[in-house]
Amino acid sequence: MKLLLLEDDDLLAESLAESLEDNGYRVDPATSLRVARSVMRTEDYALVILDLGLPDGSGLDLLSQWRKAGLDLPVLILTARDTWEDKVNGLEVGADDYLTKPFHEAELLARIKALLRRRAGHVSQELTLNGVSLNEASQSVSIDGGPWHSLTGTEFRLLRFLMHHPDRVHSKEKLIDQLYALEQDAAAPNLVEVYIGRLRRRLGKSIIQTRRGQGYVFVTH
Amino acid sequence: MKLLLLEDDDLLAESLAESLEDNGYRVDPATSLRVARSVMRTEDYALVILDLGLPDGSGLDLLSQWRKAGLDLPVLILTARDTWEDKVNGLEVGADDYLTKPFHEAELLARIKALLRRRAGHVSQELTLNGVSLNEASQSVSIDGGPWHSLTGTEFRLLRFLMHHPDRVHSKEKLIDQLYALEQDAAAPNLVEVYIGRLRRRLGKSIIQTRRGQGYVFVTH
DNA sequence: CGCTGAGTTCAGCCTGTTTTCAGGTTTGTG
DNA sequence: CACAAACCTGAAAACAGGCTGAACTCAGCG
Repeated sequence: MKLLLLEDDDLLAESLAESLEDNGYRVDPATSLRVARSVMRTEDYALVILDLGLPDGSGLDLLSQWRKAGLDLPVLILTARDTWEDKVNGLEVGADDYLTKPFHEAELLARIKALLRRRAGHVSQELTLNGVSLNEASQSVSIDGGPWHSLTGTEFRLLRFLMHHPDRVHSKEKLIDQLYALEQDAAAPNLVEVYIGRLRRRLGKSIIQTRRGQGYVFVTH
Repeated sequence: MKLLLLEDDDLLAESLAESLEDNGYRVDPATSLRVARSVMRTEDYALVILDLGLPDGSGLDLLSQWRKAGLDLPVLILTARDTWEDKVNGLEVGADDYLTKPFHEAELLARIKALLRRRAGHVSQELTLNGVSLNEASQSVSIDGGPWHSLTGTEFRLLRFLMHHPDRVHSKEKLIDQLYALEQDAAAPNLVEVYIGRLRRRLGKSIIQTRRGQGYVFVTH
């Protein structure tokens, strides 16, 4: 179980890391948004502990970007500011829990445990809709119980998003946003057309419909 | 569904307008109180997004004038100042919601949706009237529980407007206005006839009635 | 270093939507 | 009833947007 600890106060970070590791978690420490962003791209964490007051920007922005990108791992916010506004903001942006400094390590541990437990109950590895089965772990699809076909990363993310929000029209811009939220320069909308085309080659033409001028829908009815 | 966006930062206004239009709203931008006042006299908006820091005065004054005049359409205030005082002031003067910059577009969209829903008294994304169900997310209709039929952008916007204001006669000019916001070259009134015709083909003849010389009504009884 | 596969861009073709238009039909009025 | 105004409608032009094959980059790998 790997956690990402985003905290720029070295002293606090070290002490927290130690106590977390004592409790059986592996901890990667990061001290800036920049590092956090880059490390999140390659590593696979079970939970993020996020300090709001970071040298290069607000942790809230980072969190909101992650949420937009469809990243749904638990985030626990840690902050010195305990005003009502911050709290509400953090939770609205998509934090799962909120702890204000100073706090007791035991409390932090308890909350982390609770978050991980809650999450475990929710995880489903396979999503089937309209005969299309999507497997998270292997990043592959199967049509009507047929053989599994593995997808490339982008194909998979696009299909996963569409399947998690079926029967809704999603504009190309929104989809690009979902696929690339964490990157700086936005990709061309045409990319979506290309990937939709590839998915259709796999799933058959009719499952993802085009709404000309509006976007795309994964239809179930 | 037409919104008035009162924001003098061109860059922000443009980006907001784009994302709002992506979400199916028509947006009229205005950059000063003067323009807003004049445009409000003639146009019919479902909601106003109001920036407080405008070149020719405070948006709060405008809002308070509107409220005094009995205007009760939803107003969402957008502002850089996030002091508690401003917030209270805005809400006391009669704003329905308050968002401080910087904010995330998704949050703005969510709040707009909530305000419009609250106003219309709708709880869900689906509006059913007289056997006609209109689904926002999939931009489609179903008649008497039958199969869903997707609409083109213009068909959808027209039907949505009629269904949100049923049992009222809407002139062709007004409908054109709703469909095309303030775009310079107004479309011919005949366009409305064409689209009404297409909708009738889908919904059946009798649901949208013609009031010769006056306009069209979506009738519920 | 070449091979491979993923990601991306692009141009040209293709298709659906919007808009216009002309001719037919309905409706209200004197 | 005759007439004009208003409306309806099918067809087609104009337009915008989507699709697709091909080419290019780039990273990882033998």
